[in-house]
Amino acid sequence: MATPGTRAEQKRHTRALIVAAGRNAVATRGFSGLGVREIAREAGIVPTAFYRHFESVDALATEIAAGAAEALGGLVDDLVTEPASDPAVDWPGRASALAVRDPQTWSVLARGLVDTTHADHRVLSAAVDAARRRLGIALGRLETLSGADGSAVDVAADLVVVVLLRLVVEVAVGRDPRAAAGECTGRLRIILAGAGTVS
Amino acid sequence: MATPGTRAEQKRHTRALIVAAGRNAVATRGFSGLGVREIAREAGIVPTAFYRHFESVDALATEIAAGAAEALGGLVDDLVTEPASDPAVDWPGRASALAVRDPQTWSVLARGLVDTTHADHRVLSAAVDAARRRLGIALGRLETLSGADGSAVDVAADLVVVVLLRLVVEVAVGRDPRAAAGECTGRLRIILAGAGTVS
DNA sequence: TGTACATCAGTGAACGCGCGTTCACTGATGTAC
DNA sequence: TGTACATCAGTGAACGCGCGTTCACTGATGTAC
Repeated sequence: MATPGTRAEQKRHTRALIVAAGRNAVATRGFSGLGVREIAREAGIVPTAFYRHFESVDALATEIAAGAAEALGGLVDDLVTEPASDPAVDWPGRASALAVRDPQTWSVLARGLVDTTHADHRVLSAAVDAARRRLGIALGRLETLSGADGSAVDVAADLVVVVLLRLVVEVAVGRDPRAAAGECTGRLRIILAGAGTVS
Repeated sequence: MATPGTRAEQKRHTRALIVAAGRNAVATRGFSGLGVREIAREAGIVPTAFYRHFESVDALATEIAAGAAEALGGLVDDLVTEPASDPAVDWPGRASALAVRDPQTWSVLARGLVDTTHADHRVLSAAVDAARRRLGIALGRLETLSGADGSAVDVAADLVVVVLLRLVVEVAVGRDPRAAAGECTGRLRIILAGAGTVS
């Protein structure tokens, strides 16, 4: 902090400030609210210095979208890798913990998913598709769903992803993480119970 | 059509063209994509003539948002008023029929719900809250949920609204209405079955 | 019915503004000898 | 270690552009007598 660091380190630092400011802007005003002047102000540089780090505003938008897609992948990694004694409780708990740690990213994800005209929409909806498939496999392995119909498990996976995304977005927007996770648990219980009974 | 009509009729007609063009713009590019010049072009008038009908672009945005909120109320009216032998089938059928008839409005609703910074966000999220409450009451009256816990019914109502909104938005964006309604039915079956089993 | 006047939807030029981006520059950091 | 040169992150003026909005206007429609 006190030491200025090498030129390369400084550049990396400024670049990170730009990305953080951009993520913040997208989170609050959407991808169309991404502006060079505001980002530069927040990063402590002059607007034109932005172009020492990115070719254009669109390039920054692409990097921000890729980061959100990657974060979703990481969340799913966390959910399916660590064993869960009760997914309806454990999954919301882990998801809200991640959302508390890095709120901006999940708002970015929400913005990009709904902005179907934005160039980087595809990478985000693809990430959601991947999450759906991976959680579907994880759900199929649950004891409570071992006798369930395969297509019912797929539908349940779809609903689980929707409900978890809503949780992280709500927490990212500032809702109380415990309350939001609790509500999410209630939703997951109904979904998982329903999937187990549908023939 | 052939007859020009009175001046008042002409004005009403032009105004309707403006609102339709505006709805179209919001549906495809969001509220921030609402532009006087584009709307005027689509309505067949010069940009400045827009101000003979609306005080500002924001005033048009407010009217468009109010229309979307009203449409959601109308959809819920339709669902809870007409008796349904099987809501999991009937509700998606009616919802997708409405979405086919007026696609723009539902895309507007989706845009406004996610754009939390937009001034007219509140009226839309309030409309969704109202829909949730009304569908909750309707669900509580179903035979299959007569023995269910009250809070489980509330959670189910919440999920039902999410799932129905997703249906109308997907149909509005151009998905095959039958396929989308079918998927929605699958989701509703799981939700309703789950709500019935949770103690 | 004919004339004189009022209304007002639509026109077209113009405004101030903020946008993304370019360009020649400065001066501290890095490198070669 | 000291000097000469190269690099390049950050600067500040300037660009063309599209935005929302204003204003004085035109000319067809509506109204009063």
